[in-house]
Amino acid sequence: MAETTKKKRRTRRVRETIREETRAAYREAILEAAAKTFGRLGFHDAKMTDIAAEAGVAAGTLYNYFASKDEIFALMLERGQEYFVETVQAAAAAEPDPAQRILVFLRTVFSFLEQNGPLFAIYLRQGGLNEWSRQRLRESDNHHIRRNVELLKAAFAEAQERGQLRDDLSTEELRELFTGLMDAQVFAWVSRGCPPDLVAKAEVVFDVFLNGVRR
Amino acid sequence: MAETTKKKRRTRRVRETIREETRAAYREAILEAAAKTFGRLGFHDAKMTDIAAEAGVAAGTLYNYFASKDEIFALMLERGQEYFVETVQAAAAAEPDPAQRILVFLRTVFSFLEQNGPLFAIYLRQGGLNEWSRQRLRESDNHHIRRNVELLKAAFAEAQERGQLRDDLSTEELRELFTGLMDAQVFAWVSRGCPPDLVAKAEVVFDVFLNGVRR
Amino acid sequence: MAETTKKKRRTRRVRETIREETRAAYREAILEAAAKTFGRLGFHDAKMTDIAAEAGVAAGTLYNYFASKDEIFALMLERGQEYFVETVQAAAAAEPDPAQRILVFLRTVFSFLEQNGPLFAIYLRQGGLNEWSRQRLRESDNHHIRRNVELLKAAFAEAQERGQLRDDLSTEELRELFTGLMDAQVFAWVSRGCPPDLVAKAEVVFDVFLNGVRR
Amino acid sequence: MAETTKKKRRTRRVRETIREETRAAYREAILEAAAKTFGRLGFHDAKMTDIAAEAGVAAGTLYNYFASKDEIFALMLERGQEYFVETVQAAAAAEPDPAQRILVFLRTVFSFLEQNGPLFAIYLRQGGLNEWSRQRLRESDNHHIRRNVELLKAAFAEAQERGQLRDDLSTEELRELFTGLMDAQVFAWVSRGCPPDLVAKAEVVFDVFLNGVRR
DNA sequence: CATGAATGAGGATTCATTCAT
DNA sequence: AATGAATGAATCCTCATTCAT
Repeated sequence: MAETTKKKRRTRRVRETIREETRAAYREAILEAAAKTFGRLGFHDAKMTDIAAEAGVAAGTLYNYFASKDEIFALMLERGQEYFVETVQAAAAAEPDPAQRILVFLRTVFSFLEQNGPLFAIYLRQGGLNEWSRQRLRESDNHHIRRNVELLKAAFAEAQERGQLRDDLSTEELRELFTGLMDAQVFAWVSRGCPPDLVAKAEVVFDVFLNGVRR
Repeated sequence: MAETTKKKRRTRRVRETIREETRAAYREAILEAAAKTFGRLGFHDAKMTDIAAEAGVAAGTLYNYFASKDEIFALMLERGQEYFVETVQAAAAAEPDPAQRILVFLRTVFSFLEQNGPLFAIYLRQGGLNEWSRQRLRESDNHHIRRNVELLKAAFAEAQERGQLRDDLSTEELRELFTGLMDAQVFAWVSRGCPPDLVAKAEVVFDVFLNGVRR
Repeated sequence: MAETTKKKRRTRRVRETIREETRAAYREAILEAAAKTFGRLGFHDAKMTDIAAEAGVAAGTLYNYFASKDEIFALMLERGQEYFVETVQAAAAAEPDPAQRILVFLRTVFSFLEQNGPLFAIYLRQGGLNEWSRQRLRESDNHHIRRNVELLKAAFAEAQERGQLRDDLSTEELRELFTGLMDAQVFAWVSRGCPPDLVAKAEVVFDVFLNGVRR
Repeated sequence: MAETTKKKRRTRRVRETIREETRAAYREAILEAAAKTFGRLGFHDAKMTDIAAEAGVAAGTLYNYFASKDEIFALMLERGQEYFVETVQAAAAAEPDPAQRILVFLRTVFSFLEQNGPLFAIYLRQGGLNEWSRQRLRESDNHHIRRNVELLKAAFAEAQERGQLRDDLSTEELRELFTGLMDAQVFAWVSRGCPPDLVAKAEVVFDVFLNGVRR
């Protein structure tokens, strides 16, 4: 009897664990679908039905996992940013030479975008230019992106100390310039229809930037 | 009798001319209001009522001048781009030295934005990243912006000929790099809340760019 | 010119007055329709479409006059109560003899119900027995009904002073007893299908009550 | 072999009996939970999930015992009324003196309500005033309540024969008056928040009623 | 038979567009 | 031509019911 009870209990725990994992997988799948759909259509034109269809579930199911369209949007952004930042940090953070670190950063970003499609470009700029997007972003969303910002600024500071970069510009100013060069490539690439040539641009951007801001 | 008829006809023609002009003025005012409203709220969150209120008319009136919200959006973009491009061309096109022309271009763009507010930033990028915006833009919209693109490319080509710029990069690549640097400043400025310091950045961008791509 | 302007101004004011009145009439008509529909189907089963149909307008129109279904419900209750209380007060308040006042009260209530249909029975009891209804009622709603309560209690107190009623019961207790007798007739009448015989019951109720609580 | 088969058959029958009983117990528990939940929240705001939670089962389980929410509501009403009527009949039916019977009836009803909480007040009135509730009640639901009605009318008739009550009123009219007085106490008690003082009111109601309708 | 997630019909609400004044 | 209220299609969300495990 005790044996049986124990077994049952264990069984239940196992089942719950499985269910937990299934739930997590579902959430992931929905956020993935949301990313694709929002990326393709934007917030308003992406209907809950579209997201559900993309995820292969019924519209009502979305509400078993998330409270509202707004929540899905916010979490999808957060998730995407986290994944993006994680990938970039994993590749670049350990690089000892600051210039190399910047080059690796650039390559990783471009490679990531090439693989994950243009939809992730949305994470580069948090929501663009208008109040509309910002309303829908929670403050916390920025904190992932900020890690990339810090990585760059640290690299620039180090390079300045080593005398590799002009030091009449603040690290923030350098970052703005660098980001601009990088994003411009991304935007141009997106409007070319995302051909598989983005990574190849990394060298040029790196080259131009370093020339431009060399001491 | 014939006299009278002629007079009447002339009167009518005059009246029609006036009406034409009034109509044009109305259209302008509405597009102006639309620019402000779309710029502030984005396409979906800007309601027809908002635009009408901003223009000081009733919602129904908008439909006496335009067929739909989409048309207003498209024409407002076109109008804004035209104005923007006109301003920039007028300032920069006549400059004989290509480097100077680029610097003037940069200063004019920044000055224009500072004066017209962040809402015009929307014209820099034609609609951004997603289908959603592109759906709403007619092909023809690009043709204004293209004039600025051509101005830049011509300047770069000239500068290359004069040996002022490295020539292993195409003028299109140079333009992408340049636009990236410029846009990055704009985005950073917008997220700083559009303080009146954008024009001051023109020199730095110019400097970095020229260093970066010097032969 | 000044004449014309003045005329226009006056015209506008007149038009606005008319519009105000039209709006008020619409609001009335909608609340009237809401009363019928809610009375017939209850809060949840009365759909906005039903109310709109009853009022002879489209569903969307309701939202030009009221913010939500809940607001319509609340205001419809308030309006109904106000009308009901007003009618009763107008008839009974001036009656000098307390016993007569109670009789007139009773007759007026019954006559009102007979004319206005069973739907007004809802105002006798504010929402019934469960949290659900009470949630939807604003505190202020009670204040109309309270005027009727006060009228009754005053009459009972006066009758007690004159030695017409036993005085071992508080006026509140008397009111509860009286209201119970009255409501019971109403409920029975409603379940009989609202035949035109309610007013006739007034004498009996009055008689029984007075006998029951005679000193 | 025959022995074994018999045993098995018996075993199966026993098992089925147990299962039958288990099913019945489940049904009871669910109806009990439904009574609490409907009583607290009303039909629409009580969700199937709420009822299931109150019963300690999953939502799907409800459908192994009942066909729909409507059925649960109807059966819950019936069950509640049956229990209520049973209780009252058990206490009052045997009382020989009609006046005493009425007093005991009153005390039992009040005591029942005090113990079972306001949720049972719903059984006093079968669903209230609107189609909505009546739609959800099957005709048969009335038959329990009718037993109480009959008990009262019989008592009134007997009392009239004994010359204790005026006989210009039908027993139905007397019942309406009596029920009104009684219900009014209940409603007042419910709106006071169901304090434990209801039973104490029985004497007053009885007293007033008897005075009111004394021959 | 219990479970609880999936389903999708249904309803409140919004808002671009129409239209009577 | 201006107005602003009426319209109803479209959309988010709820929740009774179903069904695979």
